[in-house]
Amino acid sequence: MNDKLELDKRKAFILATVVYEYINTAEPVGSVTLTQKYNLGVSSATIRNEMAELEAGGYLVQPHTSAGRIPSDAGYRTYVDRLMQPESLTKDDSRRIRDEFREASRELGDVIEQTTRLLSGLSGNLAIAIAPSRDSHAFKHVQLIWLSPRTSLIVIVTSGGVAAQRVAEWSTDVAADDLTRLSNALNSRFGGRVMEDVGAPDVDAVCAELHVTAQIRDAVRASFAAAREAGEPEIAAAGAQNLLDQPEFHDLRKLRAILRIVEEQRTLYDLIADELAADATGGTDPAPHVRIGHELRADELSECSVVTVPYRFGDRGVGMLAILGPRRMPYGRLIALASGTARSLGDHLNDVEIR
Amino acid sequence: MNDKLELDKRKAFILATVVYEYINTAEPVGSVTLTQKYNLGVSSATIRNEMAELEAGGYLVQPHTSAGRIPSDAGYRTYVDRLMQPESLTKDDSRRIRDEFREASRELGDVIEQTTRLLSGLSGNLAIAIAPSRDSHAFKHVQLIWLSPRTSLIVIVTSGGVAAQRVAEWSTDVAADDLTRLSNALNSRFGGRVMEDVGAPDVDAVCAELHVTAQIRDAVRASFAAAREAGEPEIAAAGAQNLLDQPEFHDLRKLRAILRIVEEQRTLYDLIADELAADATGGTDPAPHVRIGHELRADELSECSVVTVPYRFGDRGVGMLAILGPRRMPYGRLIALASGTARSLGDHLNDVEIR
DNA sequence: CCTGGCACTCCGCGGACCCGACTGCTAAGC
DNA sequence: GCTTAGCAGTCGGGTCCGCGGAGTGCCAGG
Repeated sequence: MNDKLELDKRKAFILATVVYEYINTAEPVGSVTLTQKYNLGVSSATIRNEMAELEAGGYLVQPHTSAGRIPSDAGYRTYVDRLMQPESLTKDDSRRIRDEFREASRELGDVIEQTTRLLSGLSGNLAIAIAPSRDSHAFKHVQLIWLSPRTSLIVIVTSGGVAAQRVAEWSTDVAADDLTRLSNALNSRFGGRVMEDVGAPDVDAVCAELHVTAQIRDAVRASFAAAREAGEPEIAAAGAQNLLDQPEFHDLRKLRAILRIVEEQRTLYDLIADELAADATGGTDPAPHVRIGHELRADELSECSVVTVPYRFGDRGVGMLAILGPRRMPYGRLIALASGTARSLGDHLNDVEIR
Repeated sequence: MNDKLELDKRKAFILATVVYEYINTAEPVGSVTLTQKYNLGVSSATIRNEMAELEAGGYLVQPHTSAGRIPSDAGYRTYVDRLMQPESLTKDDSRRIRDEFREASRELGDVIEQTTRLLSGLSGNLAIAIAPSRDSHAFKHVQLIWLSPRTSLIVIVTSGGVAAQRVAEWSTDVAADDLTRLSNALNSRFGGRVMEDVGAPDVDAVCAELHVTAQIRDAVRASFAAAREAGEPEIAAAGAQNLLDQPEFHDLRKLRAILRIVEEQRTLYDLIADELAADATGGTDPAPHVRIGHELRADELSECSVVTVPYRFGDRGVGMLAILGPRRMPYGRLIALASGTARSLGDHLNDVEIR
């Protein structure tokens, strides 16, 4: 593979057209097709020569001798990075997105799920969403509630909503007043902090001052840990059945691999998490990102591409939206869809955020 | 179809054997196979005659002339109802179930989800679980928590855990004391009731006594409504990729139909809900129930069967576990698995229930 | 009532075949 | 030197055919 092949204008156009045709038809595209459907001003023989060079350069491959060409990973990559013209949302799509979020739930898990359904419906592919990870939320309130002499409810509220709630059982009777006092102390101490800054030592300090039992201290500590830790990152996926329409998934083994990935949330999360980390740390504007075929570093997904977009929650972009589909996906449209949905999702979450 | 055909002993044995063979091999079974694999004491010609009569009686069908027989819906039905010998859990299975629940979550949604994963893994089919509907829970506690002068958190706890929590915003300042007084009044009034018996009028009465604002009254009323209503019944499904192993789902159209059903929770719920109603009202012991092929009243599922088992939560059996797979499923094993899992699930939920 | 035998049916599979869609190459033209 | 027409070659996919195997239904005889 000659990776220093410069693309002159005509080669670029041919490559772009091959990708475009293949995305639309799912058939390898040949030189004659190109001359017939596009006005190139040269004969098919010339195109053949050009295509042969593009293949030598690693941009195109032949599924077998005497077939047309299809794009390689590198071909798609150049298409996405340099040849494709960016699209914007159609009126219709943006209206549907707007309508959907207008009556969206206020509960994070539900919103995430609803968003994947929307995005899979619009994109005709598999949509995935990761909820903003909890640990960047601001502490709002903690309350120990007396239920019975030996049971209490511990609730922790953050800017993202109720982050932890658990029923605790005590081996000795506890007075409601003591619980209230502890709640007040914790609240005045932690008010205004972000959750990362509320650690076990802080909890211990407050508990020591008020001389609460070790049992209560441990329960409170555990509740804060639960509220703090990302725990199971909320993740949702929808639209697997869309993939059945794509000819590349008529092969049962590939299909099974995909389904397994979708059901194993862990794998699904890993697939997108690195992007998340990259975007969370980098100070750059959250932008759509495309990974193609082997760039995904998973054999089962070597014929897939993923479009990811972080979405902003407050002024920290920590959630992630993704579309998974065949490499042969309409990148322009999907990028626009994912970006638009991410923006609306972020706006919606900010609207329902606890102030 | 002669539906009054009585099955003599030999016909019964032949039918049972055909079903059994077909379940194991997925191949139409012929007369010679039967005589070879099972010691029948008669020749294949006799079997042929018997099978012809079983076909006339509607128990067997031929996929095409000159092929072996496969069971019809009625054939499976008689097998399940009268011919099959009930199985019990293997040591291995019950151990795995026990282990799974030992470290199961305490959160209802998570438990449900984990259970479907377990059951789909054990059964090699698609597993579905519906959480006990909320409205049979007992009221435990309500608390209005002061967050800021104009925002409060309302939490309602039932025997099933935190049933509703919402952040409310007020247009005028609210004192923490007022919230506490209201909480106390509501708690003393509603203590001991089941959630169905806590209606909007009850809330209104308490609010009127304490002269709280209409805004607060409405918010509390809405919270109770949210806690009371089944809302979106919690439902989970897992193991769709297991179905790919079954030859009957190699047909893409059937596969798509199934996947659509799994992703549309509404359909999935309807599929099982009638069983739930039947079992909740009837005072009989919760028992596994099998529906076969067209009994499911859904064309897409005409080649599927579903095993459903209600599970007890407290002394009301209102949740539901289900296994969906091809009609050609090992009924005995799956019934045992579903029952065993349902029992463990019920026990687990009772253990973590708030007392 | 059972059984061995026989003719028949139908599916699935492999092989042969052809057609169509490409390509690569070459030689000639601008 | 780039472009082009023409041509030979290659390969995949569809179709047709023929065959073997599995299984049935029926009949005649025990």
